[in-house]
Amino acid sequence: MLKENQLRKVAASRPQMNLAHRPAPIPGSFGVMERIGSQMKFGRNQEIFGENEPAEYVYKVVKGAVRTYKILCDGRRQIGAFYLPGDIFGLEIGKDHQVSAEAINDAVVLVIRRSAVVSLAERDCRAARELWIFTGRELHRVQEHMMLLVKSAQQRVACFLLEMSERLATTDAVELPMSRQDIGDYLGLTIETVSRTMTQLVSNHAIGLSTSRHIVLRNRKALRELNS
Amino acid sequence: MLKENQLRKVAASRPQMNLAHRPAPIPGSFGVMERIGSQMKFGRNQEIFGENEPAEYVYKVVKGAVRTYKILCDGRRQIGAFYLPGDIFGLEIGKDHQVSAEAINDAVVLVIRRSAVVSLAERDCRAARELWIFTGRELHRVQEHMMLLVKSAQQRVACFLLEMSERLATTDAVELPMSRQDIGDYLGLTIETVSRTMTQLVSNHAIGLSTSRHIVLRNRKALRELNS
DNA sequence: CGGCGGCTTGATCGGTCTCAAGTACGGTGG
DNA sequence: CCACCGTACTTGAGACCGATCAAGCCGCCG
Repeated sequence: MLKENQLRKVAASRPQMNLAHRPAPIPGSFGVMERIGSQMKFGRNQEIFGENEPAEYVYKVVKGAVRTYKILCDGRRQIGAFYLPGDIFGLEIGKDHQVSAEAINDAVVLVIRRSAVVSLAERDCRAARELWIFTGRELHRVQEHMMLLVKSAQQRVACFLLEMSERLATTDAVELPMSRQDIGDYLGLTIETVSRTMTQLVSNHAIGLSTSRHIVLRNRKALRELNS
Repeated sequence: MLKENQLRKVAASRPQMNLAHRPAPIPGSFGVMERIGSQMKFGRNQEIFGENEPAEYVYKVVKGAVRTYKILCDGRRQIGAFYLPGDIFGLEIGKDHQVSAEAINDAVVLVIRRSAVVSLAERDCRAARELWIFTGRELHRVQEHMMLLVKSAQQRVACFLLEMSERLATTDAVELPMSRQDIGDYLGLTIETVSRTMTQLVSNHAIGLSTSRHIVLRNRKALRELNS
C-alpha cells in the first residue's frame, strides 16, 4: 500500500497553471471563484497539493474526483474525503495544507488564490459568512466520517455506498470513481475486508455488482437498517 | 454503558439561567462573550444541551470539564470532544446542535446567545473572521481525533495522555477529570482495553499511576514514539 | 464496617487483518 | 482477432487484537 502510494507520488509532477484561460461561471457557492479562478487539469493519481505545503490556492472540482489523505506512521494511508464535481476543497484557515490531495481519475479543477478569498472576506461580511459556513460544512462532514470509523465493517461499507449514491447517482445505479484501496483507506478497512463485505451485501440482495465499480443499490432500506 | 448514560440523563434537569449575574471579562477569544454573557453552573453528568435541540447559545468553559457526544444505534456512546477551562463549545453553523453536551464534573460555563454572536458577525468582518477561525480550529481538532480512531489501542491511549497533559498540566503530572468510560468512548475502546493499556504503559515505565486519575508522564518520548 | 461505583485483571470469543492464491478485466502487441 | 500481460479485485486459511463476560479489588462515603 505504501509502495503503491510512493510510486504514485514519484510519478506526479507539478502542472503549469493555465492562468490565461478564464472559464465561464459555474453555479455553486463561492461565486467569486468562477469569475477570478482558472482551470487546471490533473491526471490520474497526480498530486494537487501536499501536506504541509503552503495553502496558496482554493480548489473546486469541475470534472472527475479528488481524494485528500494523510500517511500514518506505519505507512497506512487515511483518506479524509472524496471530492466530486461541484465540491470545494483545499481551503485552509492556517498557512499550510493539513492533508495531501490527488486526482483519483483524470480531473478538471477550478483554482483560485486563497489570498483573494481571504481578503474579500475582510471587506465583505457576506463573503466572510460564506467562508464560515463552508468550513462548518466540512466540520460536519468530518464528524460524520469519524462516527463511521467506530462502526462495524458492514455498517461502514453500507454508509459509504449510501453516501456515494446520494452524491453521484440519480437512479439506484452508482459508478464508483475510486478503487477498493481508496474505499478501504477511507473507511479504515483493508481492501480484502471491503471486498468481502461487498460480497456479503450482494448475497443479502442489498446491492448488485455488475463490474467491481458499477454498483446497484437493490435494497436501500436494508443498507440503512444496518445502522438501524 | 447505555444504562449508565440513560440514568445520567434522567438525573439531569434543566437549570435556570442566572441572567442577573454579569461576570467580569476573562481573557480568550470571543471577547464579546465576557461582556454580554452570563454564567451557569452544571452538576456532574448534568446535560448542557442535547443533540438536535435548537442551538440557542454558545458556551465557554470557566471551570470544570465538559464532554460532547453522540449515541450510536447499538447503544455505544462516541465522545466527540472534551472541553476544558477556556474552551468554547456548542457553536453551530446550522439551527440545531449536532451533538449532546454534559458536564463531566461540577462545572461553571459562560453562556451567550448565538444570535448575538451571529448578528455581530454580519456587521463586523473581524468578528466574522473570528467565527471562521474558531470553526476551523474545531475542524482541525476533529481531523486529528479521526486519525486517532484508526490507530492501535496503545497509540490511541498514548496520544490521549499527551494531549491531556498539554492541555491541563504544567508539570509531568496530570489529574484527569474524566472516567475510564469517558476515555474509552473518546478513543473508541472499551474501559477494559483502556485499563489494560494503561497498565502496560506503567510496566513500560512510560507513565506512573498513583490513583487511577492521577497520571505522571515518566517518558514522554516513549509515548510519542509509539506513533513514531 | 458495609456497600457501592469505578477500576483492574483473567479467560474466552469473534471480527478484522495478514498472507497467499486465484480470477476478471482492460490494454497492448502480434 | 486473439494471446499476453499487468493491475485490480476476490476468495481462502490462519493469526491477532480488542471485545465480551466474569470475577475481584480499591477507595470512598454513609
